[in-house]
Amino acid sequence: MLKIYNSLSRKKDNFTPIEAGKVSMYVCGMTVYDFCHIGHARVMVVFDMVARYFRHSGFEVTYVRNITDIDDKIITRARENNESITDLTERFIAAMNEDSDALGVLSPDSEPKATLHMSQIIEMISTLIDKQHAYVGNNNDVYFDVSSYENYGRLSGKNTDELRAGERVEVQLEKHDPLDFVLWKAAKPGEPSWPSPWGDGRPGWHIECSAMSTYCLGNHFDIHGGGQDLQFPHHENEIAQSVCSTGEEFANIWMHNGFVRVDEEKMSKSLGNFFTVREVLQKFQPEVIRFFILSSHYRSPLNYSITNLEEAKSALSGLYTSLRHASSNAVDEPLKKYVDEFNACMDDDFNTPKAISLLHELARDLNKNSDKSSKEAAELTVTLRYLGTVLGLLQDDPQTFLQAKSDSSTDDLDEVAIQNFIDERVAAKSAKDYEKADQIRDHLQSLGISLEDTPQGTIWRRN
RNA sequence: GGCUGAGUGGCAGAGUGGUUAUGCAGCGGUUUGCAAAACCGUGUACCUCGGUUCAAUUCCGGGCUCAGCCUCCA
Repeated sequence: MLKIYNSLSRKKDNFTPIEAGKVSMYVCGMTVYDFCHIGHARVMVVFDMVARYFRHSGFEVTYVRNITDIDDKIITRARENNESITDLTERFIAAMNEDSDALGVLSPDSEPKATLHMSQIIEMISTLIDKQHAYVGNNNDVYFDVSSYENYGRLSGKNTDELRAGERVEVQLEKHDPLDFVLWKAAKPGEPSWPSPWGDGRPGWHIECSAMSTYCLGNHFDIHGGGQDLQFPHHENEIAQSVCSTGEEFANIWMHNGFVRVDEEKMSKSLGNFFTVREVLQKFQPEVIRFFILSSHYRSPLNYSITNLEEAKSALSGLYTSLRHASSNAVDEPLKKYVDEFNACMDDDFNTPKAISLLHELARDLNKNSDKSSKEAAELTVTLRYLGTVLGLLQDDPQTFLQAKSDSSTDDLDEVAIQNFIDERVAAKSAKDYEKADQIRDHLQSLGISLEDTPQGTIWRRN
């Protein structure tokens, strides 16, 4: 039985889908005004893993991850860059897709953009006004009336009195209550706008997600996810908007992934301590980043550092090393024993670190098989690869992975050049000229290329 | 100040009321022309103080420290 930690209940809940055999999941995606950083990568990879595991478990999954393509930051950035909003957002959507492809993140089933759902957004706001959960301010902004929803604060564990007491945002006179939040912003000169019953304007951020999730998945769906920082106010506001407009329940389970940290501090744009995905890809293979992300639990903080990525690289290389020689011929099914154990790990709130430890055990069992052509070796290989697939790992050819160049590679040799050195060394070895053979090996080693003499011949890898 | 969550061996990171996590690094061995890779062996780890218990790192309470949210943020 799959258990998922539900931010709403603050405990691991048994997962019972609304419709048997199906899962509907909405995740708050990116606001596209800059390159994705490792924190964004974590959201993409974590929920990709969740979707993959659901599919592996036999569910029919509908995974929606939205794109916020209209927002204050986008407007500001476009103005700074002196480019159109569409040019800016298109550029960063393309960049985001490159990053997510590199990280082995499968495309969600749907990636709605806010600007293409204005009619749903306006309709939802109208409903909220009709039901007296929202009001139009003197400035023609539309606000949600927080006092009209009694469960406000349930998700974030806050109560409205405390929120008012701790109010740190400057009070806007148009609001009835400082906690009220904007649903529709009246257009300011030079800003993009859409027509609405309250005049030209654009939607607030929170309503976009309510409208798009409802449009894509219906009023009531299984899982809503996103980064921990969205729990309040974004997700709290989404619940208020959706429940008040539809009169139905919203998401059953709320999943929040932990932050990526740098030096014990949250990685964020505002702190300026972020590393973009493409920046890190200069130095590490994409799968190393994915492995790094999955090697800690999705709710734990994840400390970004070169040392930790290097460790992830070593660990992942170990798994690939075990896959090098064994064949997978004549075996179709992964070994049930390992699959069951793997499922038990993942059923416990997606415990990927524990699942990965099982992968290491499989690799060790595989390495113990001296006969690489044995049926057992083939079974273990198939199982390791299969379980890797569920996590989006170990899909590369082992030699390709182990020989890949990276920023830290110091050689500029191609495969032919390396093979020539190896041939030369093999010849020296057969002539028992070990001094020369060692010289060649040391030379390659100094360039970051390691040789291994195996029964199948000499093979190489980049460190 | 309010509300969350966390403190595990050199590092990373799971987990558990009494028994080996796992990985990286280290050390010893097997193997190898020598290496590498691999395998085997190797660590008196659970912030602190009380409490519950036959037994607590694990449960409860206090304290200390750290992080996050309360403002845009994945």
